[in-house]
Amino acid sequence: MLYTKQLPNNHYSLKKSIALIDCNSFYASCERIFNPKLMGKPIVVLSNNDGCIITRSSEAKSLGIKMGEPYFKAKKIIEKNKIKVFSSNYSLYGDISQRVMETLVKFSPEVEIYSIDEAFLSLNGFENYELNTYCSHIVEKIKKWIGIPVSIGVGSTKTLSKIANNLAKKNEDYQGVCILKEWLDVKNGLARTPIGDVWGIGRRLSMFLRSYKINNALDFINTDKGWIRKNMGVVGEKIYLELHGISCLELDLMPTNKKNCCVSRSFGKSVNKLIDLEESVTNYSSRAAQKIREEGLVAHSMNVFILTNYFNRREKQYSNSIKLQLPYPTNDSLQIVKNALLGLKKIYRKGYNYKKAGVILNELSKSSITKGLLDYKRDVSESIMKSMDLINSRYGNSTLKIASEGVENKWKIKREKLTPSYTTNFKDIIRVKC
DNA sequence: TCTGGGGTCCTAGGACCC
DNA sequence: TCTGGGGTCCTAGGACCC
Repeated sequence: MLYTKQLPNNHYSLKKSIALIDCNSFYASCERIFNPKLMGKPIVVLSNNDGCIITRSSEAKSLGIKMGEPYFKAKKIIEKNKIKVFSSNYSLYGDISQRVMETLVKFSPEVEIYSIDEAFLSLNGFENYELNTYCSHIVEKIKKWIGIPVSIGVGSTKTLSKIANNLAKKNEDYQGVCILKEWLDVKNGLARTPIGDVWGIGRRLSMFLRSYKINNALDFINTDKGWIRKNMGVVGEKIYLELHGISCLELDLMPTNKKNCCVSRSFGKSVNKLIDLEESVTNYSSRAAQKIREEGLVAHSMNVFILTNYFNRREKQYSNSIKLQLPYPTNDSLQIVKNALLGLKKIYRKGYNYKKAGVILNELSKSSITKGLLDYKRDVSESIMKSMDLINSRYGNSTLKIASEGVENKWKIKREKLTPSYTTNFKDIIRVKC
């Protein structure tokens, strides 16, 4: 047994209060808002191509549906238990997410939007007994105003608030709010948290730690810090300190610019012709260009990649990617598509069935307006892109697209169980009503 | 038959320089 | 002929997250 010197409890700083608000089974809850009959019923939401299960309502969880399981493998249990199945509808979820985040700002000026369904809030200045009341109030209001159930965990560091949130979710006694601020509560909470549930400790690290009999978060903080540093690097050390109440991860209130932007998809069915790959790569790269334009960024370089279906052992496999330096930093769809297609031609090999392709825009930076004499062309491209974005936002995406995207699109993803985008797409609503 | 997508951070190792 | 070692930068790949 390796071991172990415990840090003195008194350096556990209980002063700060960080709350983690996490929407319960977010995608499933979004589907329920517009179909109240689904309340209390088991639901799952599928990934692109209706491939894997990426959200389960609590009812579906208790029926034994696993996270990330391929849909076709779970089909039997799903049919047997009449579980409702939905294709993912990101425009709906994105819109609901925005409403939740806008609401959270009313409760604290310091909000870090961490993901589509999670946010950290700074709740400093509250006495411990007030925290519970205030958090319950937030839970109630989000449910009432938006229709989304949330859980809240509070701790003095981000990692502890994650632990608290997990406990709030798993144990109904908490009624959605768990505060871990007293050292005794923290210790209890850590003892009840399996090591693999600690934020930052994934499959590999938890296997490694369990092999040393470090089975829960309390075992972890009672382990020698030097050993953790040696075996888990700075990442492990940060987790260790955070669990001791020493903050290493500050609230990120000013979101920094993205460093890269990736658009990639698996195809509905595999394709082997260059022309089909060209269509999909055109589509993905113009979407990526559009995404960075929305954020006022330009890319300096990009990657294109293609791969065959590695699950299919009987077919020969091939994958490759290529890095392309763009002639100048740009977010112009035409430029980016042109380079992507050049790259694709170089890595394409005949005779394979391709399952997925993608592009990554790299070295993103703010598009600065430094114009010289040679920039006339860039001005023109900028105004074309502006018009294109305007038309597409007004009349729906892909109203205007680049010719090499094609129209037939054999590779298009499968979404057979899609609900309408109630909040964002007017055309869909009309279609439903008719 | 059917197995997601978009990110971040860290590290090891290679290339290169002096 | 003998054939060093430290620093920096870059990249690919691993691990993790939601």
